[in-house]
Amino acid sequence: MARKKQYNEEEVINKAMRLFWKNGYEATSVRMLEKEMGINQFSIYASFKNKQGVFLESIKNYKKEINGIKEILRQSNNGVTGIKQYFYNFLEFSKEGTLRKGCLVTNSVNEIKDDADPEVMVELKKFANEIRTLFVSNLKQDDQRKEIECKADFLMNSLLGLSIASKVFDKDQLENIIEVTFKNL
Amino acid sequence: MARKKQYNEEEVINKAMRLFWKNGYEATSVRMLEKEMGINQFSIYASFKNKQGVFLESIKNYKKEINGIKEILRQSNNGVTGIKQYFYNFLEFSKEGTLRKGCLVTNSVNEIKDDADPEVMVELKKFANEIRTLFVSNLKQDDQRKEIECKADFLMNSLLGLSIASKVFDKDQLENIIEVTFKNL
DNA sequence: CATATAACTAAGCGTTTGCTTAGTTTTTAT
DNA sequence: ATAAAAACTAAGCAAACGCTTAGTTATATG
Repeated sequence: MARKKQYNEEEVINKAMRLFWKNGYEATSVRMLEKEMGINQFSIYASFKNKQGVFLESIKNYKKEINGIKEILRQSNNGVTGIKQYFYNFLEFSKEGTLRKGCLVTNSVNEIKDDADPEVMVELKKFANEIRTLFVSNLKQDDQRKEIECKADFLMNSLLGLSIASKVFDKDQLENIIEVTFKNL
Repeated sequence: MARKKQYNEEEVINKAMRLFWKNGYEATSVRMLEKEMGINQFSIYASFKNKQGVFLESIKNYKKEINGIKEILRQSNNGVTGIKQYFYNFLEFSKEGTLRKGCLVTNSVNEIKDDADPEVMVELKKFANEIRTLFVSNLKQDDQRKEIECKADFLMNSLLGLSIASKVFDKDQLENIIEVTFKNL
């Protein structure tokens, strides 16, 4: 009864996601999205309601992309070693050629203000919690004491730091950071 | 021969700095600066050339503010303990009431893109380096081995993480993070 | 007191922002 | 074939952006 969409929503969202990842939310304009996604503004708003909607779907898409290394962590049963591997995997994951873009979720948490779409905030916090839960679960493989929660917070902090550090420090420094982080854990 | 400025440049820059600290660079408009600084746009441009100029001076002003706790670190001679104290001091410093704003410099590094004013970039990197140097100097008080540089990078990473974590985690978690960070250092 | 000059006010410049709307094209069901 | 509906194009909306300019007010010096 009607015309077919001439684009695949997941495909164009993936392109939007990469743009948000590189530039942040505010610095990515709808005109830039239009160009990168290869569709007209009308189609953007028809498919995703507004810019926040594109961003929300971008975060969901990011989660799908990072799910690969997350799954490796989930299936690991070697405790802290598995977490350490996740750190290295994240560094690789966050690279685009020589450019390091950090973590889209972390970057967004850092940028977003109080007036942000609550749906976006929920999605961001949910992601951070999922990673933390995996940390706790892996830590339990080595250690039964209650300081596990502290260690999980410590590791989350290291990972947040790494997201920024990876934009500024060089490869050797980043590896040193990971090594020292896990030396006495 | 001419009229006197009716505002103190350092005073109005301090107000601008607090706005940038809270909102980030992009999300702070010149109209907002105008209102917060209490002076007309003309005066802003006359005194600081452009928005980047206001930002540059804001960073310098931030450095002056943080110099208090930086000086405590410089004058400490108790090695890692002094660094740990700096972490706690930073948390207190970055608080405005109940709101935690992170570190203006870290936030900016995270936000700024490649097209940023090089003068600003220089100022940001210089600050990070100064802190790192103090870390190295304090680490030497405990430890003469060459792994000091690794530890300094590790501590910088923890501090970067803390800048973001302080916006998301609660007080107990933040203290746990600091304690675990320094437990085996 | 007069004048030169810097500091002020307020209006507005051109551009970009997120988003909408009017009109056209394509597709499917009758 | 025709009509209905969704997907498209392109133009344009009001508001906000960084920044400038024309005109007025205040003040230190001759």
